[in-house]
Amino acid sequence: MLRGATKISLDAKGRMAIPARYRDEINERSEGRVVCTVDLDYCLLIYPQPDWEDLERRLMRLPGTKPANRRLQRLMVGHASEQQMDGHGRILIPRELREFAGLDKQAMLLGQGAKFELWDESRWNAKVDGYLGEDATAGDLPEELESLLI
Amino acid sequence: MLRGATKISLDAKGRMAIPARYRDEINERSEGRVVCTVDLDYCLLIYPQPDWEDLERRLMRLPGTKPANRRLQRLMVGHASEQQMDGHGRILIPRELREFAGLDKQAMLLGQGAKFELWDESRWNAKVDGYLGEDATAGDLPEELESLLI
DNA sequence: CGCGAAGTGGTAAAAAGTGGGAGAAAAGGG
DNA sequence: CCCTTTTCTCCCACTTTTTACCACTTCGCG
Repeated sequence: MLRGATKISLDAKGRMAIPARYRDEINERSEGRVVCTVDLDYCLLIYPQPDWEDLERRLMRLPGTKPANRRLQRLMVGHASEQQMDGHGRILIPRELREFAGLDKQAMLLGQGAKFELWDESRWNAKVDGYLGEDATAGDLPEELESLLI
Repeated sequence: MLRGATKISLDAKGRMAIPARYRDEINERSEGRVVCTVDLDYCLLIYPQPDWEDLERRLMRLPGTKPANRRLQRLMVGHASEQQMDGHGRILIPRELREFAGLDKQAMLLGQGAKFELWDESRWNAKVDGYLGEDATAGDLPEELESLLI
């Protein structure tokens, strides 16, 4: 289970070092292979390769005649890029994906269960500000959430 | 399984280099032969030759009496053009198809399972903006999609 | 304070992408 | 029917990008 936030930097070639504490898990799960693609919120998603394969299979089985399905197929499968960690635990984020997510040097990597999210740092900060600016007090949460916050 | 986005350019003769990472797969599948045709949203589709043959056979079996069938038969089969990769992994996009898709120099190639989609770059960017401008939060997705995004 | 691990940046060789040219085939006009 | 002009195709050469490898710095822990 991937969790936690790490501030990381991309080098001039667009490489990103996976924080060391995740590497063993990724190596076990997929021998260092991950798949990077886009999310609907202008960030990137990074999946261990088998988890991605599974999601992709289910995505491409959906009928492409429905616009909502096509949108996801084009965005997610259309941007998916397989990468292999190098000897130093780094992966390359392809130029097309860096441009999509507005990634420059400073980024934030979030563990999210089966996957990571990778955000441009300033976009992430803006997102957090937005989240906290909303009426975020527990009293306004839907009941299903409230009952779950113990 | 074809996946991923690549920014590519067409040269003055209308040739396009298939990104190297796909070439082995195409050579294995069809000895470098692909079929290029049109899609209903103003982009081009590129199939490994056997996959196209299969699709074409099924398309032409549909009764041509129904207008919806005839439309697809005329557009897709009517524009299909077989091409062979040259020694440098390039294929020629015929003038008629370039004009159909508004292709000039800069283009975007998307892997989409069994096929590629080839977009004029600015049309693709506009499409992405449209896709992300829609109510793109996960909460608004159809349930069948939501359950699949892990 | 020293050692090891992790992060960062650079270099060089190889591969991929790009452009151009010559010859062949096709089209069009006299 | 033949000659001219254009288009197409195949091949070669150059430039750029990619990728694998190496070296140095920084950080954390003992």
